[in-house]
Amino acid sequence: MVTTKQAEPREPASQSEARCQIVRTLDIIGEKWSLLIIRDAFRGRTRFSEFRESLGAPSDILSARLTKLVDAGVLEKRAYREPGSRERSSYHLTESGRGLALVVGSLVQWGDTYNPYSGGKTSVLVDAVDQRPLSVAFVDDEGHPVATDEAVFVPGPAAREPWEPLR
Amino acid sequence: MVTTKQAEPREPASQSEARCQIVRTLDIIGEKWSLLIIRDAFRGRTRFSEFRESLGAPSDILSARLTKLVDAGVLEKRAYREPGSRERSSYHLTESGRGLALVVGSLVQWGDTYNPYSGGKTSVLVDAVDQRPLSVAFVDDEGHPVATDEAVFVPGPAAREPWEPLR
DNA sequence: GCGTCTAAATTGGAAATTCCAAGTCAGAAG
DNA sequence: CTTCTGACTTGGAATTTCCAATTTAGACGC
Repeated sequence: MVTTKQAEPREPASQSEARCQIVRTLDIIGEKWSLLIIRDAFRGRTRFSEFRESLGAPSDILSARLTKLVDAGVLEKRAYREPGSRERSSYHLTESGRGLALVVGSLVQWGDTYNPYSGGKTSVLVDAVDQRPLSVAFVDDEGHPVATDEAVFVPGPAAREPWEPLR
Repeated sequence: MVTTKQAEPREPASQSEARCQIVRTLDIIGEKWSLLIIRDAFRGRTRFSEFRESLGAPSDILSARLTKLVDAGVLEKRAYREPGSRERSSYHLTESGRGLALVVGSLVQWGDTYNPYSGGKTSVLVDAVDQRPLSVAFVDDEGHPVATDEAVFVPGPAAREPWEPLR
């Protein structure tokens, strides 16, 4: 039970309305285990027990994270029934969740590039159709790749104070 | 004080040797505040006091994170001297740290796409040369963009067990 | 010397989060 | 009605984060 705070209207798990996109995003996927759950979801895992075994995360935390990701619209809860068993829940990436492929992909790519594991890669990104290797990159509005060091973050309309773009 | 462990040869802060690239990456940038420090670094902030004021993070945590990011090779510690002041430290993205632009960019893009803030974007990604807007995307080995839902993660050589690629 | 100033930490203790082991719940099978 | 099993809860310990107060180390004036 989640300690029913007295008073406190409490919307249905409202997301943070932080100005910064990164803060809002990390409020959803930034806690311990969340991104690993999502990684596992991209590997086709869907059940509580699969996540539990693969991650080794505490079951109460896993439960809380799955609920949070469902509330945030990243995962979707479905029912399944194994023959001879009662109905249970499974968790599937939503459209929004599949959108995190770029986040997961860039984390994987950074790890491969700057902190490679001597034994090789556990996970490789390929085209679903022809299996050719893919990478994550910046592209301009015409779909042409742009070198990483040519991209800069500049203040948008919601910025409270300007900053000097790096480089 | 950081409890000087007796003995313990101590390599230069050995990273986790986890098989999974995401685990290795999150071991470096997955703790609270780390990615926001890096975001700020991309906004040109370099000093302890700048990070402190901009983030509102506790100073002990900020100190610990900066040290960890320096040890991990993401940030680099430099000395600067304000006229009439003693020498102090500033923190700058290394090559490895600048490589995190894709991670930060994909987090920003996901926030914009799936959890937009009513007031607009705080941060926009543009080409440093001609200021045209950029996005983060999957590209094949010839530099052609590939639709997000066409990318899948498949087991690499270091995978301990195979999995069904999603979709 | 001595006291003051300031940015960058460090420290002690409270609060929140995570971990772990054990327990509950709900249907299915016997 | 007893057992089994996957999906959670629960209580309490361990760890991490938070907060306020303090320390540190040079620069400055005296």
